[in-house]
Amino acid sequence: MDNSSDKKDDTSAQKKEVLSSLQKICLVCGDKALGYNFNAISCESCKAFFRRNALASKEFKCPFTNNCVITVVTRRFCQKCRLEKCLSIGMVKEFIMSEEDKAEKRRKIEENRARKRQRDPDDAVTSSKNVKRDDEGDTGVIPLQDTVIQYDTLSTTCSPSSTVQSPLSNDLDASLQSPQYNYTPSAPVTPGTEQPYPMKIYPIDEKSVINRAIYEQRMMDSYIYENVDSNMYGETKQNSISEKTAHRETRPQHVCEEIPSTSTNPDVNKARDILQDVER
Amino acid sequence: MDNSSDKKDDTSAQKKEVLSSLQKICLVCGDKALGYNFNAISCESCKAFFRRNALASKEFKCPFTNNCVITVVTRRFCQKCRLEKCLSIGMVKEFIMSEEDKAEKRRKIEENRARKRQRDPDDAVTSSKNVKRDDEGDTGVIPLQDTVIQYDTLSTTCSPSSTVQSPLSNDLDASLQSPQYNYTPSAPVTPGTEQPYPMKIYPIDEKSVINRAIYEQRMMDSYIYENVDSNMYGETKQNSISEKTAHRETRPQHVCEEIPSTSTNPDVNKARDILQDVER
DNA sequence: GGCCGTTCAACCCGTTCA
DNA sequence: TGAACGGGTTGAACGGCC
Ligand SMILES: [Zn+2]
Ligand SMILES: [Zn+2]
Ligand SMILES: [Zn+2]
Ligand SMILES: [Zn+2]
Repeated sequence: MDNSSDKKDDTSAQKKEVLSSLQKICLVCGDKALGYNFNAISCESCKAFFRRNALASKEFKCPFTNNCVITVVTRRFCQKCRLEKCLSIGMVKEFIMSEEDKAEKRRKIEENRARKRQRDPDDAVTSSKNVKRDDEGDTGVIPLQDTVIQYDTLSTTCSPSSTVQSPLSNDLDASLQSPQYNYTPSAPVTPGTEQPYPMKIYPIDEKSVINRAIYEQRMMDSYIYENVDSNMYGETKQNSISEKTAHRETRPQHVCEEIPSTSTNPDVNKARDILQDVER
Repeated sequence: MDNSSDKKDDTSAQKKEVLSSLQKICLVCGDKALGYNFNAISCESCKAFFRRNALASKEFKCPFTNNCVITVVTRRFCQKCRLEKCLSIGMVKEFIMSEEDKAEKRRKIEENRARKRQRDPDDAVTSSKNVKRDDEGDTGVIPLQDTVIQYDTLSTTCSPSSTVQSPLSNDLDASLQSPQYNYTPSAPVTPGTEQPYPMKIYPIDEKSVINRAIYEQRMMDSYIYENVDSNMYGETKQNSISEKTAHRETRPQHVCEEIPSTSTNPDVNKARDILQDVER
C-alpha cells in the first residue's frame, strides 16, 4: 500500500521518516500517536484515558480474563485492561500532575496572562478563570471549580497483587544486560524537607528521581522496539516493517529536558527501585 | 501541495457521510437510529427492548413460526424473533450494565449531585447565559464549566460505568486463534476471589455470536486501518481547521460500521437484505 | 516542537413518563 | 413500549510552558 515509501533510498531523512512513522503508533491501542505521553508513545485518547484514570483510587474490573486485547476499536470496552496495558507498556502514573501541580500551573498561567495584559492593555481578553462569587461565603482564595479531591486518600488497599508485571523492566534487563545498571548500594538521598503528604504522593524529590529512571527507560525504548515489538504487544496490527534494525538511534535527545532539575541527585539506584515499585 | 490526497480525503469523507446517513437505520427493525447501542446500530426502541429483555431469563415464544420479519410495525408482535434479531445483528448483551454496575452509577451520580449542590447552594441554572466574548470587553465572567471532576475520591469498587466493557477481543483472540480455548461457563476466571456478577455465565451459543461480532470487528479494524493509514496517518498532521464534521473519521468503532456492502458476516448481510426488504 | 492540562461536543447507557 | 432526557466517559482540538 505505501508504495511511496518503498524506495528506502538510504536518505537519512527518509529513514527517519520511516522510523518516526513506526513510532507514531500507540503502544496501547495501535492508534496514531504524536509522541510520548507519560513516558510512553501513545495516542491522544490513551493519554487522556491514562491521565483520567491512572490516579483514581478505584479499580476497574474485567469480567473476563484480564487479558483483553486493546485495539483502537476495543479500547473503550474494557477500562481495566486498557489501564493495565497503559502501565505495562511503560506509562508512569507519577507523571500525572498532582492537584497541587495543576493548581500551581494554573496560577502561573494566570500570572503570565496578567502580566501580558498589563503590557498590552488594549488587547485584553478573557483571562481570569476563576471569578469569585460574592454571594457565597467562601473562605479561601481557592479556585472553586476544582475542589481538592485527594485521589489517594485512604484506600491504598488495592493492587494487592495480580496484574501483569510490566514487561518493560524485565525485557530491558533480559534483552540487554546493560552494564550501566551496575548500581551500588549507597544512596543517601537526603531526606531534607519532609513532605507532609499523607500517603502515596511522591514528594518532589522522589519524583525527580523517578524522572531520572524514566529517562533510562526511554533510552531503552529503541531496543524494545527492535526486539519485542510484535510478539510482546500482541497483534498490534500487522506491523511487518522489516528494517527494524535500521532504527537504532531513535530519538535524538530531548530526554533530559523532562527532568525538572529540582534535584540533581544522581541516585539512579534509588530511582530504579522506585520505578520498579511504581511499576508494581 | 498534496492535492491528490486532498481529493481522496474529500471523497472518502463524502463517502463516509453518505454511508453514515445510510447507517442511521436500525439493523433490527429499520427504524431511524441515532447510533450504536450495545454495539450495533439500532433505534431507541430496540435499544430499550434489548436492555429490558436480553438479560431476562425467561424465554419468549413466537406466536408464529419463529420466522417473523421485524419491521418498525411488526416489531411489537413477536418478542422472541425481535430479540433474536437483535442478537443476530450484533447486539451484545454483555454490554448491558449489571445490577451492580447500575447501582454504582446511581450512587456516583448522586454523589456528584450532592457535591455540586454543596458548591452552589444557591440557585441552580444560572448558566443560561453564554458569555462567549471573543474580541474584547472583558466581562470578567468566566465560562465556568459545569463538568465535574473526574476522579472522585473514594469510590471503592469501581465499575465500568457507562462505557461498556467487553472481553470481546480476548474471546475473539482465543476462539479464533487458539481453538483450545474452551471457555467453560463455570469459571469466568475472576482473579478477584469475590463474586463478580451474579450472572456472568455465558452460554456457548451466545458466545459464538459475540465472537462473530468480534470477528467482524476485527475485520473492520484492518479495513479501517488500511483506509485510514494512507490518508490520515500519512499526512493528517495539521489537518487544518475546516469543518468540524470532518473529524469524525478517526472514530471507526464498533462492529459492523462501515461494511461496504459485502460483509464477511452473513448475519449482517442478511440483516441488510431484510432491511432493504423492509424499506420496500 | 514536545508534552503537559483543559475544554467541549459527541456518544451511549440508564431513567423517566406518557 | 418508546420518546425524551440526564449524565458519565471519551477523544479531538487547543492553550501554554519549557
Ligand atoms: Zn492509544
Ligand atoms: Zn478486560
Ligand atoms: Zn429498531
Ligand atoms: Zn416470531
